[in-house]
Parts: sequence; C-alpha cells; structure tokens
Amino acid sequence: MTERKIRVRFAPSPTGPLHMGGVRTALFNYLFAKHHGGDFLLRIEDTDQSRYVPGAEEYIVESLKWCGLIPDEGPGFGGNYGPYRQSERKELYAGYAQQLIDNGWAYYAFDTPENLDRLRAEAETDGQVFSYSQHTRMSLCNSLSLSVAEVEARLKNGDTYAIRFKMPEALEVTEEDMIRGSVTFNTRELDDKVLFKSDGMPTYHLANVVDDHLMEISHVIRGEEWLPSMPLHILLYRAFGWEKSKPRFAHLPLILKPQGKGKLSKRDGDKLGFPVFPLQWKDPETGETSRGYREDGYFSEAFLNILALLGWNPGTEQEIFSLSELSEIFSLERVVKSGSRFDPEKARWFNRSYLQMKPAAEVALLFRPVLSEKGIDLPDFKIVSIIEEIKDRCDFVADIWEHGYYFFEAPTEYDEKTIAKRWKTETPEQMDAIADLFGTIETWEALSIKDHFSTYMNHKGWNFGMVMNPLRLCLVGGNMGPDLFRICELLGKDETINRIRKAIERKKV
RNA sequence: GGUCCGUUCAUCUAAGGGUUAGGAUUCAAGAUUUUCAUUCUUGCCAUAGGGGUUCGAAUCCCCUACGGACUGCCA
Repeated sequence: MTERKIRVRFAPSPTGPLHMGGVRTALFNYLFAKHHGGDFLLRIEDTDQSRYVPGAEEYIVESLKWCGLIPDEGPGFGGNYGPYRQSERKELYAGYAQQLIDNGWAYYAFDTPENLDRLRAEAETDGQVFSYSQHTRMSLCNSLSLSVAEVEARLKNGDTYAIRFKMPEALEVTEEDMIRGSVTFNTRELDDKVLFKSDGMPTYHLANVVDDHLMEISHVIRGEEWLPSMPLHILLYRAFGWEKSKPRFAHLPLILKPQGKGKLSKRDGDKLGFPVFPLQWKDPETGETSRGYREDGYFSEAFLNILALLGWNPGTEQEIFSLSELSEIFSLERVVKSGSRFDPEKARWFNRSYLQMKPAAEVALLFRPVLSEKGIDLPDFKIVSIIEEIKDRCDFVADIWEHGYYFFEAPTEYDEKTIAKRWKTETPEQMDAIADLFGTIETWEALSIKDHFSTYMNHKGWNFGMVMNPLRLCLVGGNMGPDLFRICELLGKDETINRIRKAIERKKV
C-alpha cells in the first residue's frame, strides 16, 4: 500500500467555466502529485448531458494550461488509462451497476421522476424532507418492494428504471480524512443514491468510484462539498470488493464569498467586483461575458500564489512561491480545516509583488502591445528605461500607462490644484528662463541637467520648490512622477523645451 | 428539519499545554522623496461564550452560540 504510485485526478464537470475554487483544487492535486513524484490526471465528468455546456471543456483545459498545471494524463494529454472523458466510457458503467444488483448492493427503482417530485413536494408542505432511503424504500416502487415476478415483467416490458444503492441499515462508517481526521457516519441517516440513471448514464457516484479504481487513483483530493458523500463512496469500494486499493480521501476547505454568506460559486460571475474565473468566459447561451484574472492583468504565477495560500500555508513566513517551490514544500498536513474568504486587496498585492520582481526588460515586452494599440512606437531601450522609472508605482502592467502616459504623449491638461498652488505671476518668466537654460545644455543627461539647473537657481537666488514644481507641471501635467531630471532626460531636450513653452502659452490664455 | 464539517486581528494565517498570541494584507501616523507613488519605521486590531481537565490551556473534553456544506435519475 505505501509503495503505491501516487496518482491523483482533477475531475471537473464541463457545466461552465472553472471558477477559482476549482483551480485551487486542481492546484492542490497537482502539487500533491508533483511533491510525491506522482501523476496528475484530468478527467472530464460529463455524465449529465443535460447540463453540458459547449466550450466548457476547452475552457478548463486552457485554464490549466495558463496556470501551468499540465496534466500527465487526460483528454488531449495522452495516458494509458483512457478515455478520460466519462461520456466516452459510457459502456463500461452498466456492467458495474449490474454487478451491484447481482451481489445485493443495489436495486432497480421504477419510480418516475414526477412521482418522486410529488413526494418531495408533499413532504415539504408537512415541513418534512423526503428521502429515498431504508426508511421509505419498501413503500416505493422498486425491486425490493415489488415481487420477483413483477420486477421481471417490468424489466421484460422495457420499463425505465434507475439503479439505486441499497444503503445498509445502522452501520457505522468511519474513514480517516487526511485533512479532517476521523469522520464517522451512520448509514441509518443516509439515503439510497441513484447510481445509474434511466438514460443509461451513471451518476457521479458510480462513475467516480469506478473510474478512480480503474485509473488506479491513490488519493482523492476534492472540495468539502463532497464530504457528505464519502461514506457512500467508501461503501461502494466495499461493495465492489476494492477496499484494499481504495484511495485515501482529503476534503479541502471551501473558498467563501468575501462578504455575505456562502461559498464562492460560478453564479457569482461578475457581481463581486473581482473575477471569480481564471479566464474570461462568454456564456454561449446568454452571450454574457464574465471577466477573468488573465484578462484583468494578473500574472498566472500571482494568481496561483494567491490560491496556494488560501487554505494552505508553509508554516514559515514566506509568501511568494513559484510553482516548483510549492511542489517541493506542499503537504496536505498544512491545509487548514476552515473555509477562507478571498481577499481581492491581497490578490492585488500579490500581483504587485510579481510585477516588481520582473526585470524591466520583461515587463517592457508585456507593455509593448499597449503602446502598439495606441500607435506609439519607441525603441526598446527607451521603453525599458521608462518602465524602470515607473514600475514601482504599478500593480499591473496596464498601470504603466496610467502612471507614465506623459512619457509617451505631452499632457493636454494641467492639474488645477497644482496650478493654484504653484503657478505664480513670476512663474512664466522663470519657466521661460529655464527653457533658455536647457537650450544651452550639451550633455542631455539627468545628472548634468541637474547640475546646470542648480547652478542657475543659486545664481538667480530662486526658490527650488517654486520652480521645480511648475516645471514638473509643464512636463507631466501634474505633481506626480519620478525624478524631474530623469524625466527631462527621457523626454529628450527638444521635447522638454517644447513642453515648457507650450505650457507657458496655455497658461496665458 | 436531519447529517456532517468548522470557529485566533476587518481579511489570509502562525503558535500542535508554558511566548508581551507572531507574520502578511488593509487602515492610520512619522521618515525619506524639494512632487506624487514607492520604500522604511511605528501604531491600531484577535483566541465566539460558558463549563470542565491541569500547577498552567488559543491548544485536550463537554455544552451553547454562530458559520458552512450536503440533503436531485446535478456534479
């Protein structure tokens, strides 16, 4: 058992885009596999054709690729345990369902969905909850309550049926969850879940257990919402006689909405003020578009880093991790038990940290398209120099424009507050003098400009603040930006002088 | 309603019987930047409540409260 090859799977159903909780589940599976030198598989659980959403599977694959969580096996990724789409494994499941009927762990249920709906509605009006279970099964229409002859007749007649699990009576099922510890359920309280649907497809429970067994999955790492069905799955392994090779279970805490109640869900879409999806998603039915982390300008490394620290911690004070670093130190023991609220502010901070770590040349490559879109073309070394100056005030690549547009185009308006505070009657004359001074400078380089400027200022006896601030206003349109002389240098001599003259003109009017 | 899971600053979390309960984000103040942002320093802020066990409990046990998940021929 301990020598068993580690194999884990991420098993989403293609009912829409993956949300960040799903990505985190994939991440933890990936990290666990890589940490132990095991395999990470992707399996598409598309057993409910009525909920199938076109494009969802592609979306899932693209999301994993963006994050760098590349499956070792899966649809389109190869592997010896395929197919990895449950719809393509359809034929397989009926035999397993039959096996359970034969050995008495399951039974045919002929009840119509309408009838069950009615029973549920009735129970509800009485303030009760209907459940198809050991307490009610004998009064319903199934191969346990009907005579053998009747069952055979119905089967022969082609009546539709579902196959339900026959939950044992009053049996304690205890399982050691790798995150939660020992968890015990009593089968008395559990219902008879449908394993095989009347449409010929298995339900999640059957397909999941059968495939995990066939694919030799060693650890099931999934969201906490699956904890209540763990006893059913345990019992299914028992019913099939697969207990010896049964995987270990680990139920991850949920990611909660930042405010309000409940877990984060796909339906939260765009309403929260931050993306819940890794990638932008366009709903094929409504045409509605939901934003994604990628399109919002997050680095995938930052996105993953945020997710890694949501419900897990390294036990040290380190917060920034690469994927390979995470693989090295990740362990299920350090996953927390309680659900966590996602904090968009901290997500921003993570992205900022990654942006700051990247060399200016790399950021320039990412910023280039923004400039191209605006029809701006500058030599690379120039862009890199500019980015070096303003990178540390940005959280996202897109912020570079916001914080440094004046490097690329002259200001068209000037900040009123700064004008009121700094633009005095003597200012135009002073600016004019500075422009003249600049015209005489031969080595157009920050240090040299500063030198000339200082000497001139001292000679004139002018107040530095009352000249530098208006000068800054002329060049950038406000009271922001990096070192003034660096700006002059990067702008170039002619442009600097032009901007000063232009500002004086504008102020006159 | 029932079953199961959970509960340390506003948020993410550390501390696996003995610490002034630590860090990060946010927020606030100061310093630096002759501007702004950054950066740095400092500060504010927490063991849900009640009972036990123990010399000693955030840590172990019980109860209460609160939160969450599940309760479909969905996954």
